[in-house]
Amino acid sequence: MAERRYDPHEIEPRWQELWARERTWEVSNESAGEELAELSARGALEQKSYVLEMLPYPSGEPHIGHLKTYSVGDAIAHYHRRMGRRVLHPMGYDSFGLPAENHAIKTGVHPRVSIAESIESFRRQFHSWGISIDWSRELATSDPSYYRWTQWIFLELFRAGLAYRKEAAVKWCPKDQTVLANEQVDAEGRCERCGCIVEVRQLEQWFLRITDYAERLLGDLDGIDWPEHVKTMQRNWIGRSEGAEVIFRCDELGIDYPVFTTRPDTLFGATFFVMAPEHPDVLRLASGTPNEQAVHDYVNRALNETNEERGNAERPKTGVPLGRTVVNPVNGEQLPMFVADYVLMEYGTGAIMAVPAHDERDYAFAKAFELPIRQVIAPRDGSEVELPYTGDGVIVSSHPEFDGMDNREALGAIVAWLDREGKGHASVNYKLRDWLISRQRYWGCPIPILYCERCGVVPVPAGQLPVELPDIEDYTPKGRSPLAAAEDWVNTTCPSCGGPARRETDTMDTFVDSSWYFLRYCDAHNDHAAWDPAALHEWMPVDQYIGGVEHAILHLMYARFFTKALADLGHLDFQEPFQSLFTQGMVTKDGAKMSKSRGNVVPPAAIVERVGADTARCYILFVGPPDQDADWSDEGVEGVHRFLGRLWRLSAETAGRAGGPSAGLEQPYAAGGEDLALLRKTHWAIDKVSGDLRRFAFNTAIAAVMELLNEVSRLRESASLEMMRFALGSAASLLFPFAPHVSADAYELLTGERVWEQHWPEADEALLEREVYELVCQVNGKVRDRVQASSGANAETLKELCRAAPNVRAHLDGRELVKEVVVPGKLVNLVVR
RNA sequence: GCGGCGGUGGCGGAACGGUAGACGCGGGGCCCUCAAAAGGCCCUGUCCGAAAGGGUGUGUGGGUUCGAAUCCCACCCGCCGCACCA
Repeated sequence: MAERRYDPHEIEPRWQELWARERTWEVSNESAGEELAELSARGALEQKSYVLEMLPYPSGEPHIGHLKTYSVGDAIAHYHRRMGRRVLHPMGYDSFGLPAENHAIKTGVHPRVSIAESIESFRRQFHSWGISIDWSRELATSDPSYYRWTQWIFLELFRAGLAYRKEAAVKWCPKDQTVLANEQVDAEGRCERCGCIVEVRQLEQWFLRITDYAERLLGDLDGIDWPEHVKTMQRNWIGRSEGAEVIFRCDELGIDYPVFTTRPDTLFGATFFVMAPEHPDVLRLASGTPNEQAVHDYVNRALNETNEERGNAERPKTGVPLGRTVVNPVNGEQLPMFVADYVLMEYGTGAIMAVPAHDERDYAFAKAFELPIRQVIAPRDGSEVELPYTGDGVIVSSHPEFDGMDNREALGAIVAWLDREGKGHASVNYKLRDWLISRQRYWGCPIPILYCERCGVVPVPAGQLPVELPDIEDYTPKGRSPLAAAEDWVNTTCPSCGGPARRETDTMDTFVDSSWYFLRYCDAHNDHAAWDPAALHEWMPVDQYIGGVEHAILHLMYARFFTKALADLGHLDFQEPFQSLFTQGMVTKDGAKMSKSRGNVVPPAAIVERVGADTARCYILFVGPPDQDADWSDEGVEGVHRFLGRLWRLSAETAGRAGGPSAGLEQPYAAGGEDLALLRKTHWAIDKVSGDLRRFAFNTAIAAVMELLNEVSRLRESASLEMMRFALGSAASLLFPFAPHVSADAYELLTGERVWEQHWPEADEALLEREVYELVCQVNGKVRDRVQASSGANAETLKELCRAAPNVRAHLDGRELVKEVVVPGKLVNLVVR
């Protein structure tokens, strides 16, 4: 017969059309209905699996990172399906947000229009990659049918007191003209998005009370199967510290100033007191003192500084005395007060007790201002130490009651004393801040709140949702939301008194939209509620979540917070949204991140065009462990393409020789020889790929199928046709999660059946064992020979075999045998002197 | 500074404490062909050797072990978080 060539451009669309036509990857919620009880009674209820990749932000076209994420997720989804589980594998778009809005400002094209185009492009490409998505549940966060429920959730949080409004110093991006969350400002004080230096402004803002959940967000990390480094990042971000709140009183003004400290054991070493420039009392304290003007100037300067300047711990300490004192509650000493920018308003109470002998920053400040330094902790061995000394030891020069005590014990004792005296108490502090969700932007979910002159802040009644985003002419931000210009929309009537009211014109941070989308997929078309609890009960939590590490903190923290808050409000019956998390590495080109400016972008569409989706997907998984960064190589792609071509050609050829497909894939009997060798190799591959899939080692899984194919190729002349068919069919079956089209095609050519309808193959333990194997013979740990040994041989026999091996004898010659180590099935090591 | 991850051929990467370098790329040789493309077969860490074989080899230096890329200690380098958090 004529030789046929592997043609992905013919094969791939053919299967994609079939899957689309038959809606192969759709799953219903039926088992949540009456059937459930019946099925479960019969024990016939299939186990569910919710496999989810982070939803894409639809901007332009998908990039290679998307290809990697969905290749990983699809492999897992397919594997779970073929292990007999009902798999939910949906897709949606995170379609609100700045890129579309900035594009609109530049081109005048409405974000709704440009987003629709991008979504279409993403959808088309996902189809062309053959990702097994349940398209019936597709959603976009900017669709009113979705954000209606984002608003509903906001109102639920509002009712529960978890959404609140307050004036706050906020990070403001002068270029994007919007408020940013703390998390969106980098260490240098630059806007995460545009890179310009962020300013500070005072504005009334909406916050979500995520800090109420700090303890649970921290504690519940222990129960979920996430990469350790992601958990660590979350723990650091929450930043829990145990210590005490201690009250320092300013007698002159009669005001108590609590401070948070992790080291109440050093209280007797406090020699001064420092407040953050943002502290609301700083100006009042200085007023009427000779330092009033100096304090005023210092505060002004500090507030105008960028985080970049202020955040630098290296620079010399600056500050100004306030001209007042506070009382140290443990010894009644008057401590001078200062304002200094090394104290942060956003942590603790915005004021600190300074213990220069035992804190590096306080030490630097004391040195710069020639303040007293009093050592109150000394090393246990009585040795002299250089100050500041931040280690543990014994209490000295403090109080007879505590002197000589271990400082860690004294810590508790001092807190207990403070508590008794009403001057302090044990306390826990977190770095985590409440989540600022207000954005002075157009393209976001409107906050469903009205301001009425008579009734004040009024939530929009649920029946009036969604508060739809009106069309406007000018998206340019001018320090307030562009929505403020839509007068017809802004001015409305108060639902409670009927009087005039104005709408909130800020929109929500897009992280709000993506904090609950995984819930909506479970019941994507529900018009009466955000979801039917039965649907969530059926699918949640997500069994396997997949995405980039860049979301390790924000998105994952927010989604966990939403889940817990909604559970507390009685809407969910689970505490964690993502049971298991996999974070995939970046795809680089020539070792560098792909970017337009570098000109090293490899668009997936171009690769698919050249070699097909199967090759692209397979290569990206083959190039290295998927959790690590991988460098794209055009030559490497060719290697995978050749491999897929070989699989297909050998399958077509074998099917041709057999006169067409036979029904199914029966394992033929192999008496011995090449047939048995090929059968064993096949079972080895089944075993290897199954194990590798469970541990996300897709690179070695694909390598194993390559090995199997190499073996098929080597034995093609000598093995029986039936064994060839079995080996190739198994190879196609094992490769299906990574390269679905060519695998489905090869499988059909060989068997006439649909590979995705077949249960995942199982390795036969008996065939994994070998009758004979190559025994490695070592002398003093060095390999000197290899001999054939039978699997049943006992230790004595193995030792004898080893001693008899020709090259071993040469190395044994005339030397004393001290020890013999036998590792059955592997090696014998003879130790000689 | 703190926390995490990593360092293996020319390259990407494999290796439950047990044959280091699977698989792929690149390179070399050969077959098929009038020629090419496509495909197929063989070799490929390094040094000595015609070969058999031997030495050497997983960032550096020690240690544990019959045996270490793997475990322990110290150090060097790289990447990623966090960072004046009291």
